[in-house]
Amino acid sequence: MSFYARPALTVARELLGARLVVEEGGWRRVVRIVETEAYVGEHDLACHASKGLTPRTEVLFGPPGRAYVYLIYGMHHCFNVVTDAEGVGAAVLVRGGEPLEGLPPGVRTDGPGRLCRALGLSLAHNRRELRGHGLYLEEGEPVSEAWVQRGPRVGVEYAGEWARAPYRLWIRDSRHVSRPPGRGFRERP
DNA sequence: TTATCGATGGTA
DNA sequence: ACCATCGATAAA
Repeated sequence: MSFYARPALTVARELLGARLVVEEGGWRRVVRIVETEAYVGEHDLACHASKGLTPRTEVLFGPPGRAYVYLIYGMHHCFNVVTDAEGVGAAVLVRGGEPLEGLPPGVRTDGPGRLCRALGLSLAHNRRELRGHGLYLEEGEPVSEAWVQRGPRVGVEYAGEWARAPYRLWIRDSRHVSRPPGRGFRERP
């Protein structure tokens, strides 16, 4: 069983601290993942797979370990890792990373759109296998449970009960965690 | 510092 | 007609 062929929430937890590597035409960019969200299956109304099998969602139901990249609000890309068994429409959205290599000083990598832009990820990467052909993940220092914080996923208010599930995970005190809109939410002291 | 608003295009 | 968003601008 591969790393990815497990429930999305498990993978979302273990991706914290992992390194995401993108290589293309001579450059190499690496971030340490600090924020993820699990989209756990067809029954999860916040998950795109809940729309059923369509050209867009097909990759979610396919083999684990592939990229699911989509365009949102007409201008931003979101990068996901397809998880769980083939036939299960589940994925993990990567929402923030700490720049480690190949990124200009000061570039922001908090938020799924900014992260994709910084790494050069686009629809061209959709459905790609995360296996070293310019796009892959590497193990990092494990992140202990004491450093993991959880909360509701961002921007899925339409999903009823599922909007409140604590499927957003992030590393406490990281400066590269995105901040959701709305009041009272403090995650950087 | 927080709040509001509009850009922009794939998807169904 | 929706959106798993961001950056500019305004208010304070």
